[in-house]
Amino acid sequence: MATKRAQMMEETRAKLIRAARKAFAAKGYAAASMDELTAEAGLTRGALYHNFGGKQGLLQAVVDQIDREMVERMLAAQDQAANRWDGLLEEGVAYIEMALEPEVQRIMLLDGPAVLGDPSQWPNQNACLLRTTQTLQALIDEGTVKPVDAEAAARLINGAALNAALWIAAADDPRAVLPKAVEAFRQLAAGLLRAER
Amino acid sequence: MATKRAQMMEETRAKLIRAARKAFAAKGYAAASMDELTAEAGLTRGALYHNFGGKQGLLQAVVDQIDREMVERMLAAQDQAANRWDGLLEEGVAYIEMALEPEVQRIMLLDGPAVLGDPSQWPNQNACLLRTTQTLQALIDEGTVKPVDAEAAARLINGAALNAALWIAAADDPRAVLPKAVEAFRQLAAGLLRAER
DNA sequence: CGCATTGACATACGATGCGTATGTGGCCCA
DNA sequence: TGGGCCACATACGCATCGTATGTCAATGCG
Repeated sequence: MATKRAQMMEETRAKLIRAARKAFAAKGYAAASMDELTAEAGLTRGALYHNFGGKQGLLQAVVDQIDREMVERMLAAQDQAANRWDGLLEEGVAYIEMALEPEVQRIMLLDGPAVLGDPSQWPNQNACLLRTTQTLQALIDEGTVKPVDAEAAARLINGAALNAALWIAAADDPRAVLPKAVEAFRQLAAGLLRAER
Repeated sequence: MATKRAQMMEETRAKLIRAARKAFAAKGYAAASMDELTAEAGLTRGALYHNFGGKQGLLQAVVDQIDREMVERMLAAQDQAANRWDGLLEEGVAYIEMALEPEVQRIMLLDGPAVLGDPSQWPNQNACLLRTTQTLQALIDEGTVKPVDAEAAARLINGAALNAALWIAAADDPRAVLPKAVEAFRQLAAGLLRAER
């Protein structure tokens, strides 16, 4: 079994990450105070610097955690699609829907890139994007999709979905624009298909 | 003629904006010191707070200025295209190329949204995006493009181009991936066309 | 089983940087 | 030409981050 100290350590990290997700999502990275954040978790800044090295390190940990959750949900969305192409579309739609959550939007789409730099450079290697790339490559191999560069296409698809989500989230009536965005997304993605269907 | 004081005022604003563009692009918004910034312009923070209200106000002014320049270049790109559809593509390509400049990338794509919020909410009303929407609407009206929501499509297109640019800029060899991104962009955009060409 | 050591976290300190309140010198108009 | 006003400089307080130091409990060894 894991030693008692290691258990406490993990619990501490979890508490900090939990508080950080809430604070970063609510106030944004810059405006979030480390003192308040750690106090909320029943700790002090000492624990923070010991476990994560600093404010950026904590953000990094939060980003990694959310990224893992996003991949999980994208996998689930893809699994319940009839074929691989629909799976790709469902991935995109799932991505759009996830980006509606303030936590994802603020942390992953706004502050994350601004503080940590381009997502593709993140240590976690942007698992989310990697998944889309792999799916696309498979579609190209099986002849469903035109022979374009898989990574390039994946990035464009992701970018399109991302902006769709940002748009929806900022709209007066998100529920109203969501179908419009999804429809436009499907049309756009169809451009990658090899032949008319 | 404009009074002398007004002239000096404009000159001061211009000097501050110039210094801000350099500092924000080089260090990022958060790391840019207002003291250094204003000193670089031969002024102090007093001038800053008088003219722009604060750090955010200065960023806003910088963003507006760059946004105007981007629209100008997109117009130029569109004008030298054979038809309206190619004009749209050229706009996209121009957008991608502009996003390769560190200034645009850092200020407009990373720090801008993070600090000022979603671009579509900016006072300047995101002239850049507005242009694409208008072009798309015209293409829909003339029957070239499928009858999708113009704004939705414009946002997706822009988002795709944006991410393409971010990818290119972060790549080890930007010159090598640029053509791949442009090609994928063209393929993707083709999904909006009404019929096969 | 008890003590020295390690390490997780708290506390204390210094530095930096933003925003605001107050001061001042030069331009405009009577 | 002199007083008011305005653009900008100076001075201050406050918040926050990072680091250096302290402390107490868990661990492992004799």
